[in-house]
Amino acid sequence: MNREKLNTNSWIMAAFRALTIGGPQAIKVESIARDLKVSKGSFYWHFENVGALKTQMLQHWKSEASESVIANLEDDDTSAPDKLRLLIKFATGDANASYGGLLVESAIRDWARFDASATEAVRTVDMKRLNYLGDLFEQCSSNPTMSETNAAILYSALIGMELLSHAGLVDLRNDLNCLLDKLLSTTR
Amino acid sequence: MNREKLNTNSWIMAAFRALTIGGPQAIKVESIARDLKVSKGSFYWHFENVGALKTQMLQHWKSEASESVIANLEDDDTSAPDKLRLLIKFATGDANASYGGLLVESAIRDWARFDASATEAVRTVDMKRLNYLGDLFEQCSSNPTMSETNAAILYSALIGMELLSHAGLVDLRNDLNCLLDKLLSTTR
DNA sequence: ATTTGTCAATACGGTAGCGTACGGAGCGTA
DNA sequence: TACGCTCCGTACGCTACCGTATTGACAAAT
Repeated sequence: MNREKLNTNSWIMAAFRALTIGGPQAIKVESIARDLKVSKGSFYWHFENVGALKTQMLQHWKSEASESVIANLEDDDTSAPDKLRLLIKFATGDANASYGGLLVESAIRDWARFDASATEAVRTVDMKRLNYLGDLFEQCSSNPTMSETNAAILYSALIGMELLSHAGLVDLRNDLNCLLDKLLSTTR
Repeated sequence: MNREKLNTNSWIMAAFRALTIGGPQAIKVESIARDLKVSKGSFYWHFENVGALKTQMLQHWKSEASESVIANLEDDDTSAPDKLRLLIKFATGDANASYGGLLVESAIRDWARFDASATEAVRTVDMKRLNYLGDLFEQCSSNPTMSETNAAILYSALIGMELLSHAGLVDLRNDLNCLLDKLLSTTR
């Protein structure tokens, strides 16, 4: 018998699973409890209510998504264009990691469409990434006025392509690299 | 007293309103009935069930979204690059039209994330648009191998920017036009 | 061994939503 | 008038979900 006790994190992980599979409206106590093979009596011991769970999920993702940006900032010995290449490789790579992947990414963006707190979380993460991308483009270019625009273009294309790639309508990695070529060639 | 009787279309319109405001899970019989100041007895006269309503909504949007593409194909006296400019102007313009605007657009894309029939509808529309964009780029370029990629880039950026523009993180029209400049300049 | 704290099961009331059954109003037509 | 058709109101049963209350199992500490 699997008599391992659960903790708060177990519920958060299971909630992310439900989110990626069934969308925001799939974050339901009794549904997740069934998935964990546990009754909801457990849930209300670890959480005040569903809102508390959602809040912790967003905090969790926010710090996670922010750290992954900083992680790429660490290696200072690579050039700015190479960092951009690496970012694309990273963003298009492990699309189904635990909850750092693009699946959770787009699920949370869905969630943010009609939820204020999720909107705030996504906005925070997006701003950090756009600023970081802008910095990288600024290092690549002699025309710094375009760096913000370039960051917006690349990041928007990434988000849009992620949606379209599910239907097989775009070649995520190839098209993104083509775009980066064009962005870098017109700013040097 | 407003004793005008409703028809099927009244319900579909109200359902689109609910969709854009509250998301896919807001398409509920009793909720829409309250909005129409009518009981749900009316609904089950016009529709078999909720699934039938959703099906008709998607059919409705599919033909609508397809026609709007063809509408721009009509004026043959404008050049291909100008058509692309016009498309951007059109796509970034009336963002809150009845149900042809970007609000319904992104709401349905949200819907498609976790609903198979909506996924199919979005995919159909996206394919038509990508093909049309690809044709236009092909007419602009002497390098037709890049036209599909360019179409994917522009369309993806449009979708992504539409999401980011809600948070005020991008300048939708300006950034899109900058992107189009870069795409056209690197292919001529 | 008893107590205490941690985590989970069960049972309950309350609400919201779906779909059905049936009745009724309004209107045109024989 | 009487009838039938169209459209809507009301009441009902059913299910899913939330949150609460209470009890119980188990382990660690005393």
